[in-house]
Amino acid sequence: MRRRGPSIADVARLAGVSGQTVSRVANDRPNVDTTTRDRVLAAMREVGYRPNSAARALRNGQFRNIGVIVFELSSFGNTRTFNAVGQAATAAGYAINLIPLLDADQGKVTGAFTRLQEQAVDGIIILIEAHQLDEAEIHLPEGLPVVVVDSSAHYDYPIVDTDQAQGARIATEHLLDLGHSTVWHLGGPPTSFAATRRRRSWEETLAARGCPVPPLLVGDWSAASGYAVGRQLAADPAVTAVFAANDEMALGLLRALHEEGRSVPGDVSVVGFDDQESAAQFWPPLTTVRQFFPEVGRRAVEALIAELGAEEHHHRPVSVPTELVIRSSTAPPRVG
Amino acid sequence: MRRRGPSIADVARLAGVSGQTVSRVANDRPNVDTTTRDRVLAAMREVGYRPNSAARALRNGQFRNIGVIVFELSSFGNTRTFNAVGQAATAAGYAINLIPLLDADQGKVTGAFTRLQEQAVDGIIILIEAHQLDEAEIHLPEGLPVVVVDSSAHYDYPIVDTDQAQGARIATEHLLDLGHSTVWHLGGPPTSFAATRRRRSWEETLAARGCPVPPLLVGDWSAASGYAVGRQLAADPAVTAVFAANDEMALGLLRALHEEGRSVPGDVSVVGFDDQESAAQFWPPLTTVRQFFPEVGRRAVEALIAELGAEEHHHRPVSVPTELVIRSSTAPPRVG
DNA sequence: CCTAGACATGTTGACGTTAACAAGCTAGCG
DNA sequence: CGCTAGCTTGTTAACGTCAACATGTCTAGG
Repeated sequence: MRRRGPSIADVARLAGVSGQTVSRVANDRPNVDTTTRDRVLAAMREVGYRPNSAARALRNGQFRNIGVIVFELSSFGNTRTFNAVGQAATAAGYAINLIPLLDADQGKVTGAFTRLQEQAVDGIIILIEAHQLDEAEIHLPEGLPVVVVDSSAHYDYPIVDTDQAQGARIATEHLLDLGHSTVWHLGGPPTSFAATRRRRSWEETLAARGCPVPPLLVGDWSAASGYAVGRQLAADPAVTAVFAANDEMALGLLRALHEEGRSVPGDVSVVGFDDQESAAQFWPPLTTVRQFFPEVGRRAVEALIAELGAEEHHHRPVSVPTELVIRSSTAPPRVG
Repeated sequence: MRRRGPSIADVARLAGVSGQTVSRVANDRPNVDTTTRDRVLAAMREVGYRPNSAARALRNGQFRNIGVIVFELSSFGNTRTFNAVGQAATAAGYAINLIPLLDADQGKVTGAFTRLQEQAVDGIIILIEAHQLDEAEIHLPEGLPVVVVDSSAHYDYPIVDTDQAQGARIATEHLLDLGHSTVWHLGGPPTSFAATRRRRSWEETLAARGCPVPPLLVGDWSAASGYAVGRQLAADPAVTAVFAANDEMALGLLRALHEEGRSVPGDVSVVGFDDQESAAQFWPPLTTVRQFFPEVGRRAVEALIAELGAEEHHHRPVSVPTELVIRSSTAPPRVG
């Protein structure tokens, strides 16, 4: 069994001062004599004092703790955002509490649910598609500040997200500008708002340019699904330009095209979305839409802390723009 | 400012019972009359009661909280392990506290340090190369149970890790068994114990088979570094088999070989390490060593909880074996 | 020499929860 | 009818910290 660690009282006894003085030293307050401070510091070191954050949280009514709800950390975007949130929170003096939603077979709800039912966090950042919360039958406690990192506009929480629409637009326009007569789209799962946003923006961009809108192709974000769809696409010589909704699917697509002997970008141009580190090392190096995850994470934490501090808010959605990174997987269509 | 939520006292007042009875209901204790229980439950619902975990932690001297120290979540392995630890901890009723080590320019030490200086976690799982803790000048508080997920044997904490040596051995042997006269190695950074383990095992395996040991090639885990090294390798016709210390570097290596017109696996066979999801979609699909991250995470949490419970331990390192996944990037060498 | 004010230090109580103990009630049994 | 056993419910105190207030000490200025 764990024994309790030394408390303020132990330090106070050793240093021959009151607990309050120890508290003042621990919190770096002024109004403590230098000699006393040194004595207390020495005593702290001797007994190995560490403030008990539970007592602090109880006293202050704040946990300095942000809960992050996430389905799983497998996907690139989630991971990057989570990491960024962690960095930003730490820099702001908050700790991160991971609230993973377990798989159905492990009792989907329980984990996050029990955790949320307790007061242990000051606020929550939701990194999953918000509507999945409903499916999982998770009710967020009222009065707990929440920020959603997802472009769903259906929730009246503050929202921070990459500008999906702008990203899909510049990807599509890049291909059209190269001279392709239209652009095919390998979309993400329809349950994802990000995927839906990208798809809709792709459609709108084509429509605005007066280009025909080819049938939508659907994957599930995985490279394997990109490959599966790619096998079909590769057989169709009419396809000269594809915009994949993420880099992973683009990777599978590239493989399928290689297998079918279709050259990239000679026969087919491919654009991805994310700009994951390795996209520059795909074969050929992938032209893609770069997301600025650290910025998204930073803004999300910022928004939550703002929410924590004040009484009333008119929260305006924060949209972080993307940037097109042109590499070697796109080129003008072969003539004729 | 955040107002404090309703407490046991509020519920008790509304239900017309004592606080203790509310506590009993909240903790699902027996010895509460059904009628009373229902009344309390109703009152809880009405006021929106959520137990205050800080008060609980203070009372019980336990946080049900595991701190995870991690450098950054960018690398595939770290992420997967972190995710697995999160799932396992949640299943065991523990929450995860992320303790990111910030970059040098943000004040490397501070974040994790202050967090660790507070009692807020019952134990710690270290996901970084343990020796980096020294570099960051982080001192783990004494008496705090620690589990290290890293094969460094230099620390007397319980250790859980993938069996790096076995993984590197089966990778090397696979290539030799195909008939290659020797195997080149694209290693990870020398600061990494995992990289060192893999390298040493590669050397030993070659030596055991009486094969010459080619000069070591060094990358930094990134696909870009794999590409850089690959450019040199590709120029050397003597190279017919390469074992890369992770899949990312293998990806860069593949690109370099494609660029030089060396066919894979015709001219050069390549094996990776990790089996990240997309490895099956590389071009060509990558033969690689699969790590079982969920298992590693599960065992790490298990080890930590054991550590938490008992007084004294003789901790034996836990080694999780790997598995070779044969795909299309390896073949016998061209004859002649 | 006296007093106001600045500063150092101490005392008290409350944050919300629950273990330990105490008290009250009912049922069963000789 | 009296006594005990078993159950429900209540009271008290303590976990560690720190704001608020109280007290004590020293210095400067009239």
